[in-house]
Amino acid sequence: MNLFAEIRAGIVDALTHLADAGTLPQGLNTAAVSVEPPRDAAHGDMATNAAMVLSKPAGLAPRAIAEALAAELRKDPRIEAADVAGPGFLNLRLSPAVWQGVVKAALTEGADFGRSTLGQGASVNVEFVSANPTGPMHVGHVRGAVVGDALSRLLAFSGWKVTREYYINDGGAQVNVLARSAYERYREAHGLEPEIAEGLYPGDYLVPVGEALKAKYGDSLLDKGEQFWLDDIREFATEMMMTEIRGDLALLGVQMDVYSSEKALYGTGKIEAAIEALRAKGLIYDGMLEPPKGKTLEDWEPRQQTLFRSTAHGDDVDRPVMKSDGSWTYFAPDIAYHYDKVTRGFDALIDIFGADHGGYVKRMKAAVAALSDGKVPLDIKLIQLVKLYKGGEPFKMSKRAGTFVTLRDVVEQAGADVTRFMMLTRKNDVALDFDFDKVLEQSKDNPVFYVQYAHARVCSVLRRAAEAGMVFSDADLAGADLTQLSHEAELKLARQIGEWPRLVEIAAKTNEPHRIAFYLYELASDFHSLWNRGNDDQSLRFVQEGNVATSGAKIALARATGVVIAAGLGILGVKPVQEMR
RNA sequence: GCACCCAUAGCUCAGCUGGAUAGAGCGUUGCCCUCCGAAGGCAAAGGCCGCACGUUCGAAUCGUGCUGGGUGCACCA
Repeated sequence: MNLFAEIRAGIVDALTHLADAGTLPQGLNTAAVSVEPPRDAAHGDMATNAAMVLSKPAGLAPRAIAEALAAELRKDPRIEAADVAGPGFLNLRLSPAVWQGVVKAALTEGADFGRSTLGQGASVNVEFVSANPTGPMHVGHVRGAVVGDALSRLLAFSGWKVTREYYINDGGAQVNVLARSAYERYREAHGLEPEIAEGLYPGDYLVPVGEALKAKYGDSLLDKGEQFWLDDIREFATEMMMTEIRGDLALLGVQMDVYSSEKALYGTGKIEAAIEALRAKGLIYDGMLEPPKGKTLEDWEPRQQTLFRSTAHGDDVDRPVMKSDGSWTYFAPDIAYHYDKVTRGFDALIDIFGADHGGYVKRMKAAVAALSDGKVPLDIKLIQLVKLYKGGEPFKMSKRAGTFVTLRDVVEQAGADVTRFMMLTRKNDVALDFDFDKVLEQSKDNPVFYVQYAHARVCSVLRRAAEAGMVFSDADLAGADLTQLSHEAELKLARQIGEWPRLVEIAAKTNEPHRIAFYLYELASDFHSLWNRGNDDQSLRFVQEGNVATSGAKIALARATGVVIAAGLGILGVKPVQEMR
């Protein structure tokens, strides 16, 4: 249930009544009417702009509409007060019974509270991580993995049918480099000095690959030319790297539904088919590109290439799909891959890319727009860098030595839950600082701790009640006499709970899971605030010794908070804790 | 030179896809708590929302043009 949507429906009804009564003209378009929490809580619980947006089409002064609407709305038992303010705002104060109903709804719906049908069962494909299969995942991949996974959970919670997908870049030159690097480690496994030439991957994560190659091939590949082993070793090493990557993802709690291979597109005619599909639309031609201006290219020479007319769909220049030697550019299999996603019938596509792929967005969107005739929207989220710190100091890593901070390092030091939450405390297109010491700090300025602490306190309330001889199930609490929740501080928390379904919808509409993390911090803050007031005012404590009825109502509020925190953390992929340790 | 992203309190950042007097945490200042439901609490100060036009009843939010920072810019993936 989304309270805001329900009240909005009531307002639209009231407007219809006014039109029937002749106060308003018939057939007004109410699409622009919104119901939102006012910025200042003193104005009431909800505010609507109905009078202002309808003023012009109705040909009436906003305040006149607002007055009439207010009178109509006061007949609604849910609405305790309706006041016109400012240029024509209509401020609504809802009856406590409404907020008490929110608490009850949270308890009866449990983990499903806030679940919406926004997606209407449409299918969406979320492609994320897609790290090159040339080594273990490092910090740079963590944020994309977490955002992609949380977004997937958010959309699933909002009524979408979600497929999580990983695109394996196993078709390009970098996997040949991987093969050559692995070959040196294979020689090393035989006691030979590895020759890690410039441009090869120096990381010692390939040592086990060399060992495994020795176990499989013995010494049969030693002193053989590349043509004898390149394909086999590439296959073998890529497979091992993907196994490693899957393990890394599992550490973070990320589970993919589909792994798609770039290599598998070659030789199947899929790339050709995708390009032909574009050609049929007149979007493929042979031509030459202008050199980029303002950037001096020493070795620029005009080349005849096969180009995709991406400018027809909003790109700045047309893009090559084929090199001058007749082989495909990276873009070509990528087009084929997205074509594949479109033909698999997804209603929407989402790509999570690193920020360094910013220049790639327009051409990819152009390709999908062209291939789907504009029917399948593609949203691309660029994930900005994570800067590592330790105790306030930048955390250095040496690329030269081939040592870098891996995903495994991060998860082992900070834990998967903390890592996930922290990665969602910024919107995706802003850089994020991650301090290994700070994220483990137990204080208010650590949002993970603060939210978990609130959940633990809720659990503690239930434990204490049990010690006092009061054992409540969620059903008991939902059936409690919630009219006892009448104190302003309690209703404030209930209001925040009531915002949860709306917040979920906004986050899902904008594909922004970080909003969940911010909401949880606010909810935790309101809960802690109420808890603290119990220090001064005994009547605000959740457990009222010897008074089962009152305790039941107050504990219902606490438990409802816990339900929402657990649901929110669930979307972030974080496990709520029962107690702090 | 072009494209994309960012610019909000001293610092780190939210800000509901156009709403009212722009919020939070940290820091600062003052008060409270010192076997308590306090790994703290309450409150205050602190803002030309980078700049300038424009659209609108109404702009931090949308548009245009600037300024400053980041990223990417022909056969690299």
